Amino acid sequence: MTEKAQTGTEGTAAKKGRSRTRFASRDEVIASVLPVFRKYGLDGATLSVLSEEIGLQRSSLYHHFPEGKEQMAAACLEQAGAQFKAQVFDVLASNEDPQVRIRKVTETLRRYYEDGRLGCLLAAFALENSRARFGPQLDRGLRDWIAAAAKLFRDQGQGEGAALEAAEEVVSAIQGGLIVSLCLGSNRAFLRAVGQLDRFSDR
Amino acid sequence: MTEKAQTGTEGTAAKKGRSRTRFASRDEVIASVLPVFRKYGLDGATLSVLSEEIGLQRSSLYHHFPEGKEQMAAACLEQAGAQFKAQVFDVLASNEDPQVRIRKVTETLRRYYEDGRLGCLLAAFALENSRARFGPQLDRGLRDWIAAAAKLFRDQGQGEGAALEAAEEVVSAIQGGLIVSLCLGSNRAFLRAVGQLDRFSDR
DNA sequence: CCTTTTGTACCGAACGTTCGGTTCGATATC
DNA sequence: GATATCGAACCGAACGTTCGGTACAAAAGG
Repeated sequence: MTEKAQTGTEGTAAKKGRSRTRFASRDEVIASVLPVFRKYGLDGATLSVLSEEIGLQRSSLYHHFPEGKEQMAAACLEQAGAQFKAQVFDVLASNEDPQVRIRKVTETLRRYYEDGRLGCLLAAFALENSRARFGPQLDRGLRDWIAAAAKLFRDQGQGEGAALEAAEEVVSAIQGGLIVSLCLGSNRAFLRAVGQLDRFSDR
Repeated sequence: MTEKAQTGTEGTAAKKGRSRTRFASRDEVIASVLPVFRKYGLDGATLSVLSEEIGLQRSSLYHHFPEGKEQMAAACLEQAGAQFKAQVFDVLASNEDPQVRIRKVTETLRRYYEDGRLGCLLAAFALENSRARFGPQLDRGLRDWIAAAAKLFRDQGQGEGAALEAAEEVVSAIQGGLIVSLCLGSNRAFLRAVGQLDRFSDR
């Protein structure tokens, strides 16, 4: 007996304040799908969950992603990667004043991770099933991030080795801070981790 | 009720051998199930995966966990919690020489996380579906860990606030180091994070 | 000594449900 | 009149779960 009490159809739409009934571009759909994967992981983000969270029927999802769930996940990885490249990696490795880079990136990260309330796609996809499919992309994204941070630290006078080490450390700290903040329901760990970007400033 | 004797982690059952494993005790089964949850997460660790990984039929799992998968996950959280309490938290907060505590815990963590090749149950369960079910247990485990590390740092002369901050930082670092090490396939980030336990030694 | 019983770990085949995926006509919006 | 979305139906596979039955050791009974 399948009793589906589907009385309120607008209950799902009220998610982020935007009661959008129609997606203008494919990128907008991806942007809606991305946080669902970040929140539930690849296995937890079933088509039903995706459908409910972004307020679109399964059939409509296949209008945007004809190849199904794996294409959705791949598109999210791609978009998140492009977003990070433009707003994080390229900024960290730019020629601006290091303090300005740090300020910009800090702000970007706080916004992207919603002050530690929403996890990282890389971490959500670090589990076996998703790493088996997207391992290379995860590796690539993480390496780019670390390399960009290393450039920043080098520009602040650190040696090659120390800069790379500090870069890997700060990226790790952010990942760990996110997990701790998520589990504890406090943004403290996450904010402190992001603050480690500023470790070499003359305070 | 089942009183947890918890006399160490002896006899970790054959894992990869695909042998006719006959489990002697319930704890042995849990010890075999635990790494599967750590590797695949709650959603990824399907009954089929669990069955294959530990070499036991799905139905046989129900002999040990009549209440099903949720009971398996709960038992793993409980056993991992007890294991950490005995081998990590209680050691960190003991009255031994801090350097000895650090050495012992470092060794335990390296063994438990298999030098960064096997993730943390807390992190694997940080995704929405599992946090919805086991949020309080995750919160508890993380808080106990941080509190124990804070005790160590206080015993090393740090003030109350600084010790707590450093404790949250080192636990975050380990969690993040695990993710980075898993994704990059290198134990470097994990080992460096564990090394942060030794941050206040007078070298 | 041999048989029978009992207890426990485990198996294999199902059960009903949900999964990811597909199709299509109707409806709404630009 | 495109394009986007809906709603409903459908599929085979995988899901978590149940249950009758098997293998084998220790205990009980003759």
